[in-house]
Amino acid sequence: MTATPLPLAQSSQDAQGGACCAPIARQPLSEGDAAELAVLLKAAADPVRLRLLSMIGSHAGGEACVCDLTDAFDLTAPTISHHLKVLRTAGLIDGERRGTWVYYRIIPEAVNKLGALFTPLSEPVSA
Amino acid sequence: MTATPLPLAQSSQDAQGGACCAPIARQPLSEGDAAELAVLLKAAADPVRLRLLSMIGSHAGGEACVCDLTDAFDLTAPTISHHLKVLRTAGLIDGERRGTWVYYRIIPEAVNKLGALFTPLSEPVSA
DNA sequence: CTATGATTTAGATGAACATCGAACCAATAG
DNA sequence: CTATTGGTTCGATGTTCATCTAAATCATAG
Repeated sequence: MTATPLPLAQSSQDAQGGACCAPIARQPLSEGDAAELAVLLKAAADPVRLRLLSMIGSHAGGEACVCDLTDAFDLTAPTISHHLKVLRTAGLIDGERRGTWVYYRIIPEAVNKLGALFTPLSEPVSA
Repeated sequence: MTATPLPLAQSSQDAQGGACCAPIARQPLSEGDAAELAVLLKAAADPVRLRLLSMIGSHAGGEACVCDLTDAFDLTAPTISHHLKVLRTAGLIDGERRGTWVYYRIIPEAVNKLGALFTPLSEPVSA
């Protein structure tokens, strides 16, 4: 970050819950949007976190207890907890303690942002 | 990589050009699929590379010359070249030299894999 | 041959990251 | 209150990464 003094860089038609930006092949991403999306992607770009994400998202009721997640990996509990925190900090999941256990669920809006980003244009700009 | 000797881990219904896996909330990702997708995501999870990707994909004709890309960043040529190589190695873009200049274009199949991964289920599993 | 566009290599540096063990907090069960 | 079990936080460690400078390489055009 060399303190680039760009004046505009409006964050597309973001409404804090919708798709942040146009599909990647529609128009160049602004510097700000790219930074914002990179945070989301960096959180998802790990094999363990990807599996955690899909285990949580595909679990019955849309949520999963940490106790269900830990056993599927050859990692210590602190490491799993760390990965969950990365996902939570990025805004991809949300956690809630209910009694003894902590349950996590996916935040669909965040996943939608990524889905919309990589959605190909239906019309391939001729050729 | 501690040489995990997993025996099965079949790569879903991948056909080397289609969507690798089911959406993230449909079923748990296999260890192999997660690793494969993490490579793709890690390549995309950088502000500079995201912008490169969208600049290439949204450029007229579906391809962009490196000379068009370099000026948009405050980075040296080797650094841009490095980022392009990361994207190319991951299979997200493909480059071709025509005369003096090198042109890059997006590989749609790779982008589609990510799009399909983050596509939400149409039916939100009740609630 | 020379100049331009682009990639590569090598080395260096500072930041970010994945992982672990140990300590710590929260809630339930005796 | 005192275990015990479930999770998180806290350092520490070794690795990966982005970026630069500098130089070398390669391809093409003139």
